[in-house]
Amino acid sequence: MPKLIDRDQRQQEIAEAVWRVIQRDGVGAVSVRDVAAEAGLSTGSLRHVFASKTELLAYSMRLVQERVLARVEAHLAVADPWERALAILDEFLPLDERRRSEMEVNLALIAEGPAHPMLTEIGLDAQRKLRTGCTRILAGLAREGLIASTCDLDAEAMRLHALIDGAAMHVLLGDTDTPQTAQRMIADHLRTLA
Amino acid sequence: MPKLIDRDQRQQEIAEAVWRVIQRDGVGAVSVRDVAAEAGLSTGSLRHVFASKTELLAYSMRLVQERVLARVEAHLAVADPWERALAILDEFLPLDERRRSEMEVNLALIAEGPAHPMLTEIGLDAQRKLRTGCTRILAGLAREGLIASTCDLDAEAMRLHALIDGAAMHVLLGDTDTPQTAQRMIADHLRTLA
DNA sequence: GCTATGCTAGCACACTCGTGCTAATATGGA
DNA sequence: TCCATATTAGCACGAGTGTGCTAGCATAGC
Repeated sequence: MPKLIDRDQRQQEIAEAVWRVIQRDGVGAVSVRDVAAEAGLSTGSLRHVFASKTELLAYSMRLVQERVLARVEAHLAVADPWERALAILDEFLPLDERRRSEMEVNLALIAEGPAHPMLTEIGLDAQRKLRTGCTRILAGLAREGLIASTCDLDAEAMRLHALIDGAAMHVLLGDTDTPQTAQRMIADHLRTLA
Repeated sequence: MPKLIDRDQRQQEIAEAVWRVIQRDGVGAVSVRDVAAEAGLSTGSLRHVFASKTELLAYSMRLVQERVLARVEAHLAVADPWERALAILDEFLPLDERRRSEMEVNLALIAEGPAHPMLTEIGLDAQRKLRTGCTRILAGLAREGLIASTCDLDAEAMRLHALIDGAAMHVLLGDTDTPQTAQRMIADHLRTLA
């Protein structure tokens, strides 16, 4: 047998090259050639791992979500329910460079949906997961008596979900909101549910 | 003098062709050739009106915002303050096909920002206007005593703004929320400020 | 050492892109 | 009527696209 590469690691390296290209030049500038060059490979080698551009983009988008999910699961160990809730929600705000780039990539790839329908599917999956995540967070807080148990959990999850994504988008795009004000807004919002 | 066209009308017709292409094939598929064909023109004629693709996209984005702004201003005549507030906010939710397509176009063009920096500028301008709009709406309601006058207007405007854009995005992308549930959520949110 | 094979490099093809440019057309004013 | 010119049509160019394909390389197992 000839040389064997670590396929998973290679895929992740290429996906990270995709992220860099998206951040630097925008998703419209992502080409197989550029991504290969960014990853230090030839297009032939890249295509040995990702047969098509759609596969490449789909994997890149899924990897973002996997990384976020891993960090969220790490926060499940936080003891204090209130701190735990805020720590999890913070993973969906662009509070540092890593989270910011993850969100830029995610938004850019969602916008590319019409050209690669699989991306829409992946984005939708993430959207549904975040919604049920919001529901669970609120249910947990209600169980601990930290928010009013009378409120409509589904409606409040929808509101929290819209608030998170809207705030994240405004921080990404604009100059009016900062990561800190968004973070404070989310915390204040939860407090109003008490 | 030879034949004179109505430049404004021609520009609007072309911009509407851009919208249709974006809706049908995504913003990545927008090419000068396709837009010209969609508008029933040759590329030469189109370039007589829009010298570059950037100009074409910028005008198309601005026209969306102008149309929305015109409808918002029409709602200023609504007598009842509460009804007026809801009517204005409804213009930023994809409640019908027209508003839905306007928002799809707006979101798609924002995502194209890195390739055409002017689009980012235009999107930012709209974002700032909507923010001050939210502030004014809340100030108006507070003046009428319809919401608590104790609340921090700027913070509440930020929250309302995030809520609107987040809800709109979720309706556009997903299958979990409908235009109606988003509309109800916004109204319920305002009621909690009372 | 030899060979089978996973891997790499990169050319080729058919296409599309934005834009510069020219020639033809048609019409309002003199 | 005739001309100046706004408008139209569309070709041409160079660049860039995704993907198919082949030839070579380097190495693990025998």
